Amino acid sequence: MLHKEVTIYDIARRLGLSPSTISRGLKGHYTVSLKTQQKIRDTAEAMGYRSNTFAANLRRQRTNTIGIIIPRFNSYFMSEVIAGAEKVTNEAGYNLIISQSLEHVEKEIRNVKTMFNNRIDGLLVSLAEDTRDISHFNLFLDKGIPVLFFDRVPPDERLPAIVIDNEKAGYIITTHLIAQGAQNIVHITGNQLRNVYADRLKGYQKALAEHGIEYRPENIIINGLSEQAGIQAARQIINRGVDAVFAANDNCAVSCMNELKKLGVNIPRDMAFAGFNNDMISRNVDPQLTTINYPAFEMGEIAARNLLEQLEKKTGIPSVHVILNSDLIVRASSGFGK
Amino acid sequence: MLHKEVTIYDIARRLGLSPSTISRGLKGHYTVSLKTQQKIRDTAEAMGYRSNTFAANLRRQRTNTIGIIIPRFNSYFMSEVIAGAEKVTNEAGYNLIISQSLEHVEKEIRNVKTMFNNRIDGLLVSLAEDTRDISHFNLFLDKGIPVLFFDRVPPDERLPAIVIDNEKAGYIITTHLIAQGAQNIVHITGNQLRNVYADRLKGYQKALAEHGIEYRPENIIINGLSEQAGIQAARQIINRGVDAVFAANDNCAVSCMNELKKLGVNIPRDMAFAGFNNDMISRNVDPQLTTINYPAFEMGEIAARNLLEQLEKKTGIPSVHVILNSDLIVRASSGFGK
DNA sequence: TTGAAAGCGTTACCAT
DNA sequence: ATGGTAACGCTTTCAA
Repeated sequence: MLHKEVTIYDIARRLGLSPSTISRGLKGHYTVSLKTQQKIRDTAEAMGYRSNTFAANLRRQRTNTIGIIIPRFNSYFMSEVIAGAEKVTNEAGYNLIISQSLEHVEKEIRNVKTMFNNRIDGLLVSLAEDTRDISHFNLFLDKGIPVLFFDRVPPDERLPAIVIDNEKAGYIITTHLIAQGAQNIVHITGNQLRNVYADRLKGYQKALAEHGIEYRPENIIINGLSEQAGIQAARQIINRGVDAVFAANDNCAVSCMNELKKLGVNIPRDMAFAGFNNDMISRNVDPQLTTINYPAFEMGEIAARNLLEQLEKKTGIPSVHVILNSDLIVRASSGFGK
Repeated sequence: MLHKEVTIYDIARRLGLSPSTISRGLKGHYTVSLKTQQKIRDTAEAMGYRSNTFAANLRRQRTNTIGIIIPRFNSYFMSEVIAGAEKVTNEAGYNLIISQSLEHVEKEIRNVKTMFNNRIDGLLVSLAEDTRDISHFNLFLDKGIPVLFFDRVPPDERLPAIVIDNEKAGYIITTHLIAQGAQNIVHITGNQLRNVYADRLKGYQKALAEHGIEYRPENIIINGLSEQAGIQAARQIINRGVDAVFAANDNCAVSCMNELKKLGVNIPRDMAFAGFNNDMISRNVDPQLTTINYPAFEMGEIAARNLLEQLEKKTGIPSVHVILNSDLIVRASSGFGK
């Protein structure tokens, strides 16, 4: 049943040309006359030819493929990051292979190895929640293959990265809560290994300090930022005189807020709320959630573009450190208009 | 800077063995003594060897890779489907390559072609919203490469597919609304090319018929089921004596419901609401949304497992048609407890 | 403008 | 238990 694959040799024989000419003709090399090129393409089409990527990659010693590893395929944010990266890579004639770590470093390591064996030309990464040691990326770095981090990046500032200013965003959102009258603000955040969470906490602390509000360690709740975690956090928060909550993502903020409402807390009168990400859910809860918006598609585009630049330059490891803008979006949950 | 790659020839030379033995030793072939195997693996490791997938694929004429094409990486549902498929494929020693069509058939076609050129051994697909003609999959089918559809599948029932019973789910949810007292139910749905939407509509119609309620075409709103579309739908629904809305996904249900609330409609007193998918958002709106839950991880597992079975059997095109269960989850939006 | 031929790194058949 | 060797299908240098 399975037909034998058509190769450039078959086309060559049919046309009375050499395989080299076919190879060149197929990719429009200038030494092949346009008429011959057309003839070659037509017969290739007619014979059902498809180029063999493996043979080509084997011979050329590169794959024209870049990889991207993200924590999870579960948000509009990630879908947009990938769409942005795909747009850029495709336009440049590269393929993109994609995988999710599901927030576990073990899976991240396996993904890295697979991509390494697939000999991708470059790698984009947003780290899993629990990744501490990042030596698995040395596989690439040791060979001079560029690795570019985005959003969740390693602590080492010298590594190439595309981020937003999380400290600033945390500072702005906390300052906003203080301006609304909050004095006892709980911050719910994630694993402090991740810059996105550690920096937002720093911003929170800075805002408190600037307004002469005492920093209380018991006001920091570190959890997995999941829907469940938000519900649990609500139970820790209630009846403690807390007047505002800033959670490091919208999902957790929303589930926590709803649980508190269920327990009789009035938002924002008794307690103001803020999240992070501007997910769809933030606009559709009651009251609507104050949050930080950040540019996903653009982040993907910029990350991919930077990586490709390094690839073209062949100048080894990139050294970019791009900081994108983010904006505070004020909504009813933080007492807007109260 | 770039070190030359280590090949099995280098290992062979170092060990005074032949390349064939190295090749066999590396994959634990039984004809190689365990002692030699260990020696081979150790030296490979020490020399920084990595196997060359391209050479292997070229030689073996298969890739041990399967592809998956989905509409978008933006829901927990999809993240779980992929995780399920990955679990199964990885355990079987296959790689999974993943891409999103972003709901456009043009992108879907490009994805199919890329996967075809990457010579995947099998393909899993959930169709884009606007895919009408599915002849782009003939690329695979003509070569006897199995293609298995899941969730959003083509109309032709003979094609292998993994689905839930959407008609039944639509019927159950509509019946539930009727039982709550609804008589004038609007159904918001998506492109009728997609079984998931067409079948839910059929279920809706069947439920009306069984309860002697007249089917009114003007009660069917077909749109993109997006957040925006939900908001627009709200404006069409209001002041028309509508007493219930069943939307074919939670996102659209939620944004529509919220817009109606904003326009002064009381949910569920004036109008009952139901969605579809059991997304996180459905549990976190006010009132909580009645919806249909369906098994994502399991769907990915089953789809992948079926595809792999076909691959092993080499019996050409699979002919499965699996129907998974789904459940109605009743919440306050449909008047529970009123 | 075209052709010949070497080689990319494996695997698998056939020997030994 | 191990070795020799011919493919796999393409690209690219050199030659014509």
